[in-house]
Formats: sequence, C-alpha cells, structure tokens
Amino acid sequence: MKQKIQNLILSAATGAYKNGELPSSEFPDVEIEAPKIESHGDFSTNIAMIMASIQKMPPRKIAEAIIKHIVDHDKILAKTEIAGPGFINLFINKTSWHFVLRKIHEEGAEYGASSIGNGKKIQVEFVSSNPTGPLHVGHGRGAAVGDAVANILLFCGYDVKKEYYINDSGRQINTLGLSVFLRYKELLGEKIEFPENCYQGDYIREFAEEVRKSRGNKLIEEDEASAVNYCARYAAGNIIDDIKKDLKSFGVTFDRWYSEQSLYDSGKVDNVLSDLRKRKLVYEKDGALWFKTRDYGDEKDRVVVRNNGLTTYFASDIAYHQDKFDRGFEQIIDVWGADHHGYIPRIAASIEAYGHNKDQFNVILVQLVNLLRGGEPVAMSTRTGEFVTLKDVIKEVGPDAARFIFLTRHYESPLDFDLEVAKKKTNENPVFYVQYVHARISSIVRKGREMGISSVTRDDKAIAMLKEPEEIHLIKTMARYPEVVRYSARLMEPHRITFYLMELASSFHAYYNKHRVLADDPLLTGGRLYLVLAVKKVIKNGLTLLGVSAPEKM
RNA sequence: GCGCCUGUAGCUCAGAUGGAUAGAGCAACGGACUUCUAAUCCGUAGGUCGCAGGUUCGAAUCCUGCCAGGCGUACCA
Repeated sequence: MKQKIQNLILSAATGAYKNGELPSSEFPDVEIEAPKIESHGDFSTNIAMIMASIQKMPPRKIAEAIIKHIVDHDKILAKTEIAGPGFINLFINKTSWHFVLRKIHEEGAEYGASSIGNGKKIQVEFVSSNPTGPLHVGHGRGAAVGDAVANILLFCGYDVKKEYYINDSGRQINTLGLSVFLRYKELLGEKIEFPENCYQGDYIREFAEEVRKSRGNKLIEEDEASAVNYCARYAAGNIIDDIKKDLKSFGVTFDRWYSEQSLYDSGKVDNVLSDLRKRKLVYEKDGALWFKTRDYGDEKDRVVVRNNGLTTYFASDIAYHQDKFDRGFEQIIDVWGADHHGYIPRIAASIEAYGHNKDQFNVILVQLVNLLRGGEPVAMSTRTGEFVTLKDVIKEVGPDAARFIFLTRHYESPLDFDLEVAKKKTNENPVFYVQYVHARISSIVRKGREMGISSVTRDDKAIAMLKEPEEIHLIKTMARYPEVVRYSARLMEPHRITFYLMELASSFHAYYNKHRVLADDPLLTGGRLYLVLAVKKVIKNGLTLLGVSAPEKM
C-alpha cells in the first residue's frame, strides 16, 4: 500500500513538472509515513516541505501542484488534503484495505517475510557463558535476544547461523577444576581452607561427590595438576551438558558449539600470533607481547601474550573472530552482557587490522536483569553461589513468559524481571494478553464449527461486508506488520515485534468486545471469520519469531 | 579523569531515518459479563520529554555544555 502511494506521489510530481507547474525535476526520496493521528489521514508525505528550497516555492503551493496531478487509476484514494505547513494527507478508501487480508491468507506463515538480507551470510553468537556454572537469568535474556534476532534475520532473507562459544580453556577452567578437587579432598576427610576466588556454589560439591563415587580416593594419589585437570574436564563437560539442556527447554538451539580449546589444539592461535609478528602489528614491552590496537581506534594497546608466556583471552578471541570470517561469514553479530562493552574496541581493532570493515562486526550489548519477587529484589551473587538459575525461572514461570518478558524492552535498557508478575494472568503480564488473542480466535472457530461452519474460504462479497471502523483498523494494523519486521531486522531490535504484537492484540480485544464474529448474517460471519483468522496468522507469525508458542486453548 | 549506556506520566517502559495535538501498561477513579473465553473491554485523570543553549520552516529525536544514575577503564576472565 505504501509503495502504491509512493508511486502515485512521484508520478504526480513528475506530471506537475512536465506541465510547467514545478520548476525543477529534481525530486527528493519520497517519504510516506502513517500519521499518528487518524484525522491526518492514512498516509502523509512531507515531500512538499522538503522540496521547498529546491523548487523555490512555498510548500503549500508545491503540494497543490502535486495533488492536482495525482492519477488514481485504482481508485484507492478517498480524499487528499494539504495540512499544516505543507503536509499532503491521503485518505484511503475503506475497501481498498481488504486486499491485505487476501495477502495474509495467501502468504500465511510467510507473511512479513522478505529478501532484504539477500542471502548474506551472517553469524549470531550468543550466550557463550563460561562453563564454570549454571546459566542465570541474565544469560536467559541474552539467549532470548540472540535467538529472536537470528529468527528475524532468517525471516528477512539472511543466511543465518547461530553459535555458542565455549570458553573451555585458561585459568577459569583451571579454577573450576581446583574448586571441585578441593571439595573432593574435603569429602575424603581432609581439612581444607576453601579459597575465596574458587567457585562457591553447591553444584561444585555435587561434582566432587560424583568424582568420589567414580574414582574413589584414587585422585588424591595422582599429582595435583592432573587431578585438577581431571576435575576440570569432568565438571566443564557436565556443565556444558546442563547448559545445553537448559537452553533446549528454553527453546534455543545452536548450529554449532565452538570450543576455545580447539583454537589452541588446531594451532589457530599460534598462527594468528606469528602472523601478527610478521605483519608487525605487535611489539614486545616489559616482557609481554602487545597488539597495536591503538592504531585502529582503541584507547590503548592490548596484551596478547603475558610476560609469563601465557596468552590472554584476547589472543584466542582474535583467532576466533578471524575464524568466523574465514568460514565465510560476511557479517558477525556478538551478543554480550553490557559489562563487556569495554572489550568492543579491541575486537573491532583486530578485525580491522585483518582487513575487514568494522561495519561487518556488530555487538548487541544486553543490559542486566534485576530479578524481583513481588517487587522485592532477589539476592544474586555468583561469587557466593546464591543465585536463581535460568532453569529455576523457566520451571517457575514457563519458557513463554520468560522469553516474552525478556523481549519487552530494548536490549539496551535494564530489565526488572518480577517472578510474581511473570506468573500473573492479567494485563500486567503481556504474554498472556497476546497469546489470549490466538486462543480466543481458535475458540471462535471451534464454536463456528459447532454451528456448522466447517471451513472459511475467501469470498469477496463477504469481505466487502467488513466496514466497521474497528475492522478497518485491525486490517491497517496488520498491513504494517511486514514493515515492522523489516525495521526489527535492520536495527536488530526484536522488541519492536513484541510491542507490535501487543498493539495488534489490543486492537483485536477491542474489536471482539464490540462486535460478534459469529453474527446472524452468514455473509457477515464469513467475512469476519476471514478477518480474525488473518489476525490469528499474524499473531502466530510474530510469536514464532520471538520463540513463543501460540496456544489453541488457554 | 576518560569512555560507553541511561534519564519521557506516581511506577515500568515505547517512541528508526528530525514532522502536525509525545503514546501504552500498571497504580487511581467511574463503568461493561442471560450473548463467540471478563486472562477482556470502555471512559476519566495524569507531562517543563533531566537542565541550559544551539542548528531550522519544525527537536523527545541532531550538536555543545552541565546535572544525576549504571557500567567499564588489568600482563582478569
């Protein structure tokens, strides 16, 4: 529809120029927008105001000339007017909206899909939590955002792959192993002082118990390094398995789980380091090896090899991001916690140093989640091991409520997640509000079937019966859906779809309360069923992008 | 100190590329169930868009300076 209007305006402007009513043929991009206020029409354009300086004419005069030359072959316009400083407002014939319904029914689950991605190979890496403990709510938000972004990009014609990077190397893992080993020794009766920087959670004791069961007291006889290593591998392996399970029950799957250790094993980190040396992008100082990230916009240079000979995480991250490009991805998106934002410039620097464009690298910084219960903060501390896991949250409120709530905010905005609200079945909790639309429509269809309406097919006469303001409003709202999806993809902002769904749900509930779908007139009933089934499709379509289910019954 | 993010109704938040009278939900108040699920709807009330300048036909949106909050500023991960 928007496209049609755009063409209409452009050819009108051209017509006005040919007729000598506009001095210049230089036209800016025609921007058509839907005004917020209904009395300003279905669409409006500011073209006359933008052209004013080019044409050297007052905006309202330009608007006049354009309107005069609009040729409306399909008779979609009911009215045009010039308003304010020079807006052209266009009012669409009510019945001209009806084609949207046919489009939705024809395209079904594909309604709103597009090819703006052009098959571009794009990778979304998210969660990537260290395998040193269970996932908590913050990871859940990252998972919901990353997964939804991937879904939306896929829907818009990108070739998307989802990846989880496992930090299964380095000191953190060693600390994990040490933590388990110490608890294990404790179980065998040794008195030990448990260090503060070790992992405190109860899950560590459970691993120690399992190790004791399978290995008895044999581990204590080995040398400590290999015993710790054994514990580390054992614990990390189990934690990863749990993380996979938790994410699966959250509806999140990955195309690939990429191991950091494998970057070392395959020599990719060494290759990067020798390559950096060869290209003189690194230098030695104070016994350490520094990457000249400053040359690429970072505020200071960064260490890749410490003076004790060990590589930093940055070193493997360079290799990892390099490997992403080597695998053919043209665009890479990392979903990180907001506390990592200081890390962006150095990764961006390394990417640029390797000849890629900084634009090919995006970071979605997800702000933290405050967990509440009935308005009271829930104590969260990873250090002491007192935290509510993602698993607990899913168990308590269900995956749908959790995912939806995670996506009700711009990711850059901190989010309060109240467990009590997430369980509420009122308007305070938008998940049910949206899902309820789907269930309600399903219920209407069931009821209709009882009354003998076995199927709903397209019937133009029935569709022509749809003239109520609430009906036209619903159709207009649905007509906007494809555009919402495209913005959501372009800006990588899934919350736009969440808000759209709440708006569509609101339009539907208002309509439902005012008009009966199963009316006395069979023709009208047919038209209205056709309408609400379109709503049902759009709701399901959007919920699917967010990874939320659309129930037939509630 | 420097850098990033945030500041919009009592509360929680939307407001892409600058547009006309800044919008939802909650809370408050008043209404609507013999009818397709009241997990719903309708109405009332609520605003110096942190502050001050600037840019222009036009600013919540762009620029500058300040104020407040969060985070980051490791040879940590």
